Amino acid sequence: MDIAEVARRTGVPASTLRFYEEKGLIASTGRHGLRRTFGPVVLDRLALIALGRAAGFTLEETARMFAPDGKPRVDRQMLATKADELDRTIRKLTAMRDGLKHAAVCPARSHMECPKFRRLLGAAASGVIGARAKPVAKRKPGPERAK
Amino acid sequence: MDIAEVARRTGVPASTLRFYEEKGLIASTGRHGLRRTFGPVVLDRLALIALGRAAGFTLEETARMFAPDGKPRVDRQMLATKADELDRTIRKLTAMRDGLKHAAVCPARSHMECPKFRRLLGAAASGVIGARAKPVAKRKPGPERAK
DNA sequence: CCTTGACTTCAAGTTGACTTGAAGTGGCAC
DNA sequence: GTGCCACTTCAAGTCAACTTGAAGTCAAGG
Repeated sequence: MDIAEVARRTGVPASTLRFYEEKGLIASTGRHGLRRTFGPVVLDRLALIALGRAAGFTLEETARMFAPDGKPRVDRQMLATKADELDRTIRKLTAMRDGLKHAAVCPARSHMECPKFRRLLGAAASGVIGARAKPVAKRKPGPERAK
Repeated sequence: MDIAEVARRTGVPASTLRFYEEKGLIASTGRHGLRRTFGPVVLDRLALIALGRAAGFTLEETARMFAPDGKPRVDRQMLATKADELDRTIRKLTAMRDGLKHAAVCPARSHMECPKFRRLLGAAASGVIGARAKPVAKRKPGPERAK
């Protein structure tokens, strides 16, 4: 597969693929002339990266979490730690979601008068979540998975 | 309250408060000499901003959650939409967490050979691709809430 | 009155994750 | 064989959300 093919199959722009390669997150199998060639393995790898991204890990972290070179030599302790971390995030987001859901149908005249909403506010304010939860996510609705 | 007091009570750095004011997210009640003074209202407002951030709204979006007069005017439809969004994120994170948990104890020679792990990967690949979920979130464990 | 230091402004820097642009190369359909 | 254009590199730009630094102001305590 050349870079365009990978882009087509995954929806990840070629520029991003080059960027990822530069960063060591993916590896091309070789070159055909100047052009990179990729094996099917890269698709798995990109799925893994997508997963890490979705979980809020930086590319750095993701790279460290899933094999340095492509071989799955993963620190199981780290995985467990990350899982716990994720678990806490999930609980926060769940509380958040429930609060939002309630607020969306709350009968109070203004959200500020709703005890539930105020409780949510308190939770948000009390450092519970210094965590962002999904900033940009602007990718044109490309082909996206055609594997 | 001066800016330091607000910072102390909310854990939001003074630089951030100035930044927020510049962006129109908060307003000072006046000045004492050069120094800004804030009313207690700003604390609610900052809680709301924290909420917005936690829910994954951009500052731009969060700013829009306030009516022009400064009264919070939260769009219930938007809340519902965000709640759904959050819900999808939660499901992904849950899959991720379960995958990590499993991977941490998986007996397969490599994670890639583990069917469970591969299933996780599949989930990640389908749709997750364009979604960020928690980029930086580095706030030193300051005083944080002393209201 | 004078020093102190917390405040002020404004510009520039930072970080992560990319994207964009200019300039060059070479595989392949014709 | 040759022209096209998808690919290449590399540097620079972008974006959000702040932070940092330099230089200046001024309320208050001694």
